[in-house]
Amino acid sequence: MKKVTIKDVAERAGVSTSTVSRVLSPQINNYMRKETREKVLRAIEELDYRPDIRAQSLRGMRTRIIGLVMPDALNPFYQELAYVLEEICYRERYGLLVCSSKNSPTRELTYIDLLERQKVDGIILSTVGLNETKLNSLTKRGIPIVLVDRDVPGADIPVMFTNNYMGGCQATQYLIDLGHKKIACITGEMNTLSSINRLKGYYDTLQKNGLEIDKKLIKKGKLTFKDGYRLMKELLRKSGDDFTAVFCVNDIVALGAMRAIQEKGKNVPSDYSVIGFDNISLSSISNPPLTTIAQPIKEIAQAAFKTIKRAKRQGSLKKKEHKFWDTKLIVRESCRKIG
Amino acid sequence: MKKVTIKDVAERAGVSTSTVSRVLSPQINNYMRKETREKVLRAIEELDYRPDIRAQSLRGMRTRIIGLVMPDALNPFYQELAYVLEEICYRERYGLLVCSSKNSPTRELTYIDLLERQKVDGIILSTVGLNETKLNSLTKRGIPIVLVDRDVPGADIPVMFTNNYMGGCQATQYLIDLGHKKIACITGEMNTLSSINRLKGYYDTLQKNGLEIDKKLIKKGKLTFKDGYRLMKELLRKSGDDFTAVFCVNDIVALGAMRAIQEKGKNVPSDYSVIGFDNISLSSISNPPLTTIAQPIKEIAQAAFKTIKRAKRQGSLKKKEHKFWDTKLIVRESCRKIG
DNA sequence: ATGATATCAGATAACGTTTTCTGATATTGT
DNA sequence: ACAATATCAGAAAACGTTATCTGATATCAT
Repeated sequence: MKKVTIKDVAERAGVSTSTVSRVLSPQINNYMRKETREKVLRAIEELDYRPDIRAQSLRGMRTRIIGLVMPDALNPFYQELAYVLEEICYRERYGLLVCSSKNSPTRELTYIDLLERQKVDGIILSTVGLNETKLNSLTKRGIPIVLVDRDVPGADIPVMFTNNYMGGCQATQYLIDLGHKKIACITGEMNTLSSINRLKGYYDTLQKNGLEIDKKLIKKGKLTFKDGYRLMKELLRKSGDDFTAVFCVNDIVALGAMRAIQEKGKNVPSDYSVIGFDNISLSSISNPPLTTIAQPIKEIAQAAFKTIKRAKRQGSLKKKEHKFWDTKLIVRESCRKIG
Repeated sequence: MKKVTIKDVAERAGVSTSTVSRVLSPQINNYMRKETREKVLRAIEELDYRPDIRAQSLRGMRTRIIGLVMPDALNPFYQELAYVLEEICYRERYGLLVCSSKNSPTRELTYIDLLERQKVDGIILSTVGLNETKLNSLTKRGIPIVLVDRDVPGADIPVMFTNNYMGGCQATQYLIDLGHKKIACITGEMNTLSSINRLKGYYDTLQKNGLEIDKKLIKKGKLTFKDGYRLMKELLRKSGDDFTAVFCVNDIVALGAMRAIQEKGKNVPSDYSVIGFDNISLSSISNPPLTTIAQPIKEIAQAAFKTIKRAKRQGSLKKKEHKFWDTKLIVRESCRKIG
């Protein structure tokens, strides 16, 4: 009924609260009679006592909470990021506070403010609206922040993310190796470095292979199923048989594109090859299963978590810890050899 | 660099910490000279002070965190539950700690333990392994728990969930109204009340309409895309033309079933009508868009949140607060009229 | 002018922990 | 036998807040 505190335990065991506390953190000071320890443990057991993490953290320890701030909780890629992160947190008995900024900078800031006031042990952030100045002033305030997925050049903050350029190259090269000469591309507005770099990989790889870049084959829109569908339809209408493959800058867009192709009565992959990016779980159950570029989500999440823990231990975080992670081609059934 | 506390503000404003605290919670005691308040506000502004929620909550207030414990973070239904809940929390400046038990009772308990120790203001739980005894002993410990989606009869805890029986009836009746006489059903193992009640709705509605129940047309498996696919294949193999419609007990299963039908070279809805349950966002972009039964996720989330807030305010929660919410038929393109 | 009341704001005690300081025993070395 | 050291455990301060208690002024009614 009533909360049981360390005092109750102390009383029951006939010792002071200090002693109980010592039993709870044996790694610090182990000068203790076996007898005493057992008395205390018995009392803890009997009362079913669990230390209050708030109170513990107030006296200088960690809150065992980390915050994840992401642009869009409905985007499968971030859902999977949240999922693997939660798994990591669970293993270490941390809680994960998930916050989606919904692509709103204001909302992002509000959330970061909340996380700060909650004194979370760290924030894993895929930012939509923060520039280097803001970010730097945030880190000064003491809470470790790690950037994932989206880079902010010039910020004095660890960043861990996918080598998007490499992924763009891989996808394009794969299509070229299959014999495709005319390769379209559906990409996002050029407001994130991810999109920019994936597109750059596409450009450079075409050029490296002596293929010309046809601006008409490049469509830009939002990174949604709807826009993938819409833009693919445009491509099909305008440039009809002019291309044989599409590189979609993410999987949902690719799924939308496939739908458009199929609605036209055409087939994937016999008429058009489609390749995506992200390897979201949906892509393995699509029809046909989508060939795509996998991001190393687990590795990124792991690294981010570790960085935060280390920063918390050491009281400060290494500013310049930029980590790139290799992408990986996942071959399924949405691309085929031609020519 | 250093954390700024209420002391710093007090010092800067030339007042005591009590006064600063009073400025922060004006609703409690507003005896204060305008001049003083402004001095304090200025100091707060200048130092960019934000109260530590841990410390606040320690002195008897709320932590402004609520926990969500769900069976499966990869299931779109729970993803959407988490999503709407996060939105509600955001508006009220709460944080949401998301925990997926992964259908493991042990993991569920570990998470609940963590949430308790974090002294969250409440737990919203879709339980996988707790019986009434366990649940009742948990509530005794002081943290408000609200059950959603899955009922545990006999537990002294508020429960808010969907009228699954009604949904099962709606879906079946809709198919019957379209002229279908032989209606198959793909459902889960009978280990959750949701599945049981949806199936019961199916049974009763068939009977009410004078249609016979054919056990061979009822398939049970896991509630996954894969199993929907597998079970539909079985149905198609064994009972070929014996049925014209399928009621799938959730949307992912329905998507799997549609895939199986299409792979057989058959068409949805001309050859087979398919209806799902949940109205996950995926169902609107499937091919064809899936007709389904919508659960009132928003209403459930709202009600759960409110119940927790009220319980926190009043210091205890009304035990017997069972709320059913009506389902709603969402007509899309996966069912057609016959006969 | 005097007492009663309203208005303001500081001192202090909590909240539940950990940690430092300190003192009391027990063990060891000479 | 005595000092030096190792082992144990309590008292008290601290973490950052809020709330209660209290005292000081200012305002009002008589």
